[in-house]
Amino acid sequence: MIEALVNKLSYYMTLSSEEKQVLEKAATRSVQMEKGEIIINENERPEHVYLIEKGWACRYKLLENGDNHIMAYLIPGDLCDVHITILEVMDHSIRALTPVTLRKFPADEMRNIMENHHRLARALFWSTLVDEAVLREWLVNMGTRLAEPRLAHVFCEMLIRSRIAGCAENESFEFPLSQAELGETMGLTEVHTNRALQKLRQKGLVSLEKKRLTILDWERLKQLSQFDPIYLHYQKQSR
Amino acid sequence: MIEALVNKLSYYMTLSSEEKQVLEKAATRSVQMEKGEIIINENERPEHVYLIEKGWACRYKLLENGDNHIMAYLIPGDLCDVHITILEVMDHSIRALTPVTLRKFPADEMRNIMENHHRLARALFWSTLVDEAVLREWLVNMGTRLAEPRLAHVFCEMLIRSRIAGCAENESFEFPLSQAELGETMGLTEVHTNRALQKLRQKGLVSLEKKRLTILDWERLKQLSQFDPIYLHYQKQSR
DNA sequence: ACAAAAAACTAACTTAGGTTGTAGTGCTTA
DNA sequence: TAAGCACTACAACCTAAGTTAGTTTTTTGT
Repeated sequence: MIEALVNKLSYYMTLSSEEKQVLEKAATRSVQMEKGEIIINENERPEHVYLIEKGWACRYKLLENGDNHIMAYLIPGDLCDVHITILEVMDHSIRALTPVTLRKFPADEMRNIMENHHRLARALFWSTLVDEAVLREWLVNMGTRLAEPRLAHVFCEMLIRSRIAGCAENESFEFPLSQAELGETMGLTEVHTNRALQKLRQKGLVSLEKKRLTILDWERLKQLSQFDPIYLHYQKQSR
Repeated sequence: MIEALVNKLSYYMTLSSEEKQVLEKAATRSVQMEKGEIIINENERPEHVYLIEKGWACRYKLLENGDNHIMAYLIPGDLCDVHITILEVMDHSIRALTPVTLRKFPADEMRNIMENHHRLARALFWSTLVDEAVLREWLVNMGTRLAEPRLAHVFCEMLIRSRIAGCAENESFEFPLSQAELGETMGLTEVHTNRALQKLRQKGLVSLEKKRLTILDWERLKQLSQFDPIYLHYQKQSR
């Protein structure tokens, strides 16, 4: 099922059951990938748009000096590169952070949706614009916040996004990253990421154990990180 | 004239003179704006797509605590938000960094181009995907590089982009930012930005005076910053 | 051509974050 | 049931970047 995607898109528009069918039929069967496996590699030209059904993946760039930077998390309901056919090659890679279940939309199916299903096309487009907004917010997060509020901001965002995908229970959700991976996304070392996490724990703002994150004090966490969810654009449109 | 835009798009596809006409006619007359003026404000819903003809502008976010972060530079040939009609409100603002000449494309004209001029639509789409790739690269730049190579990377990128827009003469181009503004884009203070700039000068890599930047040693600058222009996707397509 | 205001530059000192190293705590898998 | 490995935790020390507070230079407006 493409449930997480439908969940997410429903924050933008309500899809008819016919539209859901179109999506369902356009995708291949589920494919499994293992933790650490590369889903799309830099310089490649992908033939499919991938949908994450289960698990987490990430966009990342590996630099010559060995530095590795994570630029985005992909969680259930997220799509990789809806508009792959426009650019010749990928300028970064995507890999599984956990075991992942994927479905693939062949480029032709995608083109068909874009041309013959305007509402769906619009909804998918919306999701890519939100991805871009998230990217901007991450840039601001790195550019303006110290380690502790920076980490807090990541936690706030991922709670909301997990909820939107239907993967959260109240204040609690799967957060399957190692501290090293967290550091790679925030431009911090593993050690300093740990220091920041300890502080958030000491203050009683979050609990993170066995890959499950619980937000213990949403208001204070939000305030500490100056989190403002506007950039996620998930308010149901008023039109 | 929409010259800088046509210049830029020509790196993706050669436009027919008819297609150039379509663009030319779709836009309003040139509008002037002063340095510091806000072109689009957060929370607004813009009615037009703006094209920068002359001068520099930036996307930025102003945080509650007064921090200000620049997330993108817009130079001649760059468009602001081709797909404005999809999202309800802007999650950031755009302002002029210098006196700027703009042209506006009304949303309806844009829609017309998207629906009836597929090649143009594709080319405009390409330009937004490149903008996104630049954003990702900036994230990596902030996350992985120290001040000096980080600044060097900004210089490398802007030389190439200025060339693509037709605004550079060999190794030299207009670079109208104050050091404070440069710092705001790299997540550094004015003071530290100055330190980094001094080093690049001492090493004989760049010269920056009277708002004009000259790259004195491209190879070393490129190497220092590990600049790899792939992400600008400007190689003429092989198809 | 001049004064006023920005912007650029410099230095001294503080702090956030990086580095290295070590120890402990689970998980696997054999 | 132990060996091995990935991850977490934490301490000591080091360095890049922030802060504050100046001075000098360049731009701008009249």
